[in-house]
Amino acid sequence: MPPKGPLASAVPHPMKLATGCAACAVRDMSVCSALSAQELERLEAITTRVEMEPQFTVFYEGDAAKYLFNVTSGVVKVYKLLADGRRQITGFFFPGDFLGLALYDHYTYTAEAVDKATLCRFPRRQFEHLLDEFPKLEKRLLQTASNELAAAQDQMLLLGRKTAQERIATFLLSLSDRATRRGQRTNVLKLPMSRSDIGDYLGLTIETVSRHLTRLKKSGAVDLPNAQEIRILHRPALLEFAGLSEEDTLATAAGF
Amino acid sequence: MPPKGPLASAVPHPMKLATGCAACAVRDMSVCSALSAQELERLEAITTRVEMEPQFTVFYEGDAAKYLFNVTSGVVKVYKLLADGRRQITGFFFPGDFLGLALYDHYTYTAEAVDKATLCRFPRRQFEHLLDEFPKLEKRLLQTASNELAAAQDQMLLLGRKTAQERIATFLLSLSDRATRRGQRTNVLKLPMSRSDIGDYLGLTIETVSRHLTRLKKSGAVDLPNAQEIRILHRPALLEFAGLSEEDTLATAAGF
DNA sequence: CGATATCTTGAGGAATCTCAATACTAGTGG
DNA sequence: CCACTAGTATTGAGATTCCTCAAGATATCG
Repeated sequence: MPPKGPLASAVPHPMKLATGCAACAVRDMSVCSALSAQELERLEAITTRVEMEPQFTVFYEGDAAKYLFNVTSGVVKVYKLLADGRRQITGFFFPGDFLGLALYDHYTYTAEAVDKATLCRFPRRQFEHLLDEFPKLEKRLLQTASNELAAAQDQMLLLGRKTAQERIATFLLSLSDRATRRGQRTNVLKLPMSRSDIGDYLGLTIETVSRHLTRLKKSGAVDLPNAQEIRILHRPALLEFAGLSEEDTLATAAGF
Repeated sequence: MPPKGPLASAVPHPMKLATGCAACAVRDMSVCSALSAQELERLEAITTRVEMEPQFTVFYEGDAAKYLFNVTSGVVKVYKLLADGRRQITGFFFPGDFLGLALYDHYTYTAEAVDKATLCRFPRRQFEHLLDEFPKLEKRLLQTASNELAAAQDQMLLLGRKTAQERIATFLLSLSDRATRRGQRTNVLKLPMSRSDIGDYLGLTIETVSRHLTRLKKSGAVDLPNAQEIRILHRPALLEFAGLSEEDTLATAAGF
């Protein structure tokens, strides 16, 4: 739960884009999909690819927001801290996800790599100029903000009104759905984040997370071959634990 | 906590705009401020003013999102329900606030008037055409979405990691700050919403809300002349209960 | 002024948290 | 190759906060 701040440089190992946007695997899922090949070159011209080691900080809450990012590989977590160290993770960002909303002069949260991650880094000023130039990009960003807002509202419902068991089942299902959307297999989940991360995302302690995962395992709904892997054995049961119906998750998966 | 759905027509008492946008009291605080007088006429042409009685529903989660709104008077609450009736209020919308984000084909939450409220109603399709036509308006909407997103993240921190006492003190301070931003006196707060609404916003029961309000009163930080009015007697004490410093609230008040 | 809603207060219970011990995993060096 | 260490996860026991259920007080409205 405490910050345990890795004293990382905010943006380590910057290097010029090796492989171009045209060959980008997550292009279709990212804001970049709003641009034509020609327009994309303009974006590429202001892009730096950065690699982050696990637990390195991308930026700190309160820092001047000089850059915006797109995650291309790995997972990034985003959190806010209270003065005494209590932490709330407000989101996990997967390949294709845009990182840097809300658009303010200073970051309103800290972003940290969960595992080894790669990001496309855009200077904010120049990115905003491109927004003026390419209305399609701005529209796409508004859509992205809409998606994040809807996800935030779902998370408020979870944090304010769901039981621990429901929160954990909901979390696993949402990971599964996001994997599906990225075209990955949906029943074998990799959990790159620690129990502590999961707890801080769901508003629970690590012990409660662990206990309820064990319960899910004992019920037969999932299997836990190791701490970082979850196999969904019986999705209907998991939906039941989450207090959801299949339509609920399909709705979320579609994004509206 | 249960829906207790008032079987109201979704949009009662529509009537053509009586007084124009030019004379609108909340214009400067709303998305409309992005438009010139001339442009504003275009918006006005697609606007209908609607009046809502207390507890009437503006729209339901799942409904086709035909309209977007701007609150011009009163307060509107927005919530999501679980299958068994548990409710999470994700926001209160005050005069000047834009209602209808995130932009989807169907509303992702229900909106309901807390007290007598007036709204400007825009047909969504036509409003989106104006977004294309007036990039300034779209930019302003992105800014609005950013503000909502940042507020949502603050609320996740509150719901996931703050104690009941901190939640309630934080809530009162945020009401106070919003009143300040609307140019109202900041120490005498009108609470148009019920204890049940407050509980469902803060992830608590009405009893817990009541008990902790009483505690705040006994501590001398606030006075409660009646259930719908709060006087902040000692702001530093209230900040202490909220676990915040003055900078925290100023930052929120400024919006970044 | 009575009827109904809402709010407050009280007592007991339940879910989650805290603190502590044990188990597991991965990496290190002998 | 195997102990050793450090970090992480699991399991257990007890404490605490908040919730549930119930009664009483207050406010609202016809």
